[in-house]
Amino acid sequence: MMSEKLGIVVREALGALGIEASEVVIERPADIAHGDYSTNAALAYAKVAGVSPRELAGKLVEKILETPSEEVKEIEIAGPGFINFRLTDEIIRKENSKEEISLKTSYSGKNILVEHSSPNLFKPFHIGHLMNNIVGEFTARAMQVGGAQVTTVAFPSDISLGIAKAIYVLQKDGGTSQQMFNDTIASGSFEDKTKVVNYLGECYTRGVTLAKENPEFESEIKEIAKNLYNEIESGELHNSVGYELWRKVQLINTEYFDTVLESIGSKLGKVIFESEVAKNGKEIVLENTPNVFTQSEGAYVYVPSEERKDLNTLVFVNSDGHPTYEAKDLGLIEKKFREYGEIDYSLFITDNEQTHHFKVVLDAAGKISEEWKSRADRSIHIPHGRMLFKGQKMSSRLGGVPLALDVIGVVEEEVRERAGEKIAHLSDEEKKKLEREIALSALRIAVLRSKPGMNINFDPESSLSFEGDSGPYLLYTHARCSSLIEKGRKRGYNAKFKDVPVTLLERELAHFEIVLADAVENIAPQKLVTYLFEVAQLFNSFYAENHILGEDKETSEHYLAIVKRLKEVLSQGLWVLGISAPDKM
RNA sequence: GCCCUGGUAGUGAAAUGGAUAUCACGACGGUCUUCGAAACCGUUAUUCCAGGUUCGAAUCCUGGCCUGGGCACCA
Repeated sequence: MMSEKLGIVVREALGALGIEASEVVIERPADIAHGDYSTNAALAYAKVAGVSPRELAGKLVEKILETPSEEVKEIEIAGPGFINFRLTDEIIRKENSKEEISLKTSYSGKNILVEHSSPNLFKPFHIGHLMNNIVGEFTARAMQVGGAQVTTVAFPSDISLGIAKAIYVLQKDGGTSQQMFNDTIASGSFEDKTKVVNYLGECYTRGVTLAKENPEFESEIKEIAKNLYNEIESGELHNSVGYELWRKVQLINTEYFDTVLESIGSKLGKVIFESEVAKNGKEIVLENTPNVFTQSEGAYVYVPSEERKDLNTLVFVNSDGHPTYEAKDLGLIEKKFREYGEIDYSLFITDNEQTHHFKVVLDAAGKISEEWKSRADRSIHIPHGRMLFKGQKMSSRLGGVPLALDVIGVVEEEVRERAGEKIAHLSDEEKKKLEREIALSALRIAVLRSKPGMNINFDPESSLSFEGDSGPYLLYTHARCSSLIEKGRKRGYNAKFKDVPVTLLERELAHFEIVLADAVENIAPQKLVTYLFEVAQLFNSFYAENHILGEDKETSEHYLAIVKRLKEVLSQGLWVLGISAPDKM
């Protein structure tokens, strides 16, 4: 990559002046008008050199110019002592003619596990899951374009005291639920499954309330939990009513979950159920007591060291002898590194309220052994924030915890209102597909334009998500490009860069790879999103002022080459963000 | 109380310690007989407070104030 070459050039120039530079920063200038790349080396090393930054910059430029370069057209000293490089037009055009992107990142050639979108088998897919999926899908795709071998994993919650409470309610409801489940399994329709899962969510809430208000049910609920753990862990099925219900729920919800994911343009490779790692997690804890874990009040806990003020004691195995979430996560780590080959990194995306939990779990894991220390070091938690709603329509339509598909539905309604006659000619099926794509682009961009981990405010009514910095804006620009290329083709124009001075837009477009690499390396979707807005805006201004398809074939073909490049940058960039870009909208 | 986040125009956000702190929404005023007006052009207003480190601070350090989250048998 160009930035690396320049880095070497600058370091050598510093060396020639007797300055040993460990690291030289080559960056994109804040303003592209300053040049294609710049370095602050003169500012950074002025003190060592004992001269003013501008003076050092002058000397550096002199040194650099001693070796002629085919790639650099101009070198300028600017501001307090920045050195700006402007590349030759040929290099820019060459960069913009690239068909394939190949990024060099620290993930290249690595084997990476990305866990995200994990459902709870007794809860419908809600807004938190959607948020998780948006960040998770980006992370997985980023690793993939970054050159990694990626395996995506879901880790559904299917066993816990909370679930035992829900099963308790299911049992109380008796025959109706049994009948409902059987009918659903027989029919296989998504509508039926959705009904069941919504009902399960209700049972979960009811169970939690019931247990809270009626402590006398506690022993019965604990009995269910105990049986479930026993039956699932031992593999010896006693065919209790609870287990039978549980099996059916697992079947129905797993299929429901796959369909929901597919409908939001996502997919997961593997599934590891919580129940699969419970037993193992517990054993790990017991085997490492008392060297890592300690017994306290009938439970097995981890007490972090005094220096770690940010951590505190958590229960890993409770006094009933059941592994908590903490122990199950140990089991999960073990399973991931044992069964998924040579894992270089294991990334997992969750709500940011779990940040503390994972810190403690990883700290504990690191204490078990050398091998575990290495596993903990390669396990990286990526937290995401919450999605908050502002508009009235949202709050009235979506009470309590909003379901993902309901949220998308509300956004689709807004899309329909805005699209109006533009999509009237499409078939109902095409309309539905397009509305979904546009709605998802709005949601995904609304989330990914901010740093992961931040809460985001989403307001489909105030047009915040449809105009300006929005998903539909990028889709619109992409569709505009597609339309131009198609029209150009009909006229017999071929996209081809001509030997004319390159514009700022072309210079920006040439930076796609370096921006993408940066966004991938740092798992920073907002950097990519910001860049896509920049190039789209530059193009839309250009479009308003220039006629792309004019009488002059040479000019039109050159403009079309720019359009083609922009279309590729947009569609590739959007893909990484989990968004598909239609040719028409 | 302790710990972890975050505090940037009226609103939502961006900015490896760097150049005049970007972008959008909103508001106001313009642009469709011409390639897609979900677009474009113009006007508008800001780094929580007090110190410190640095050639240079929204960014790092210290102390306040405020938001959100977490703090042993839930996940």
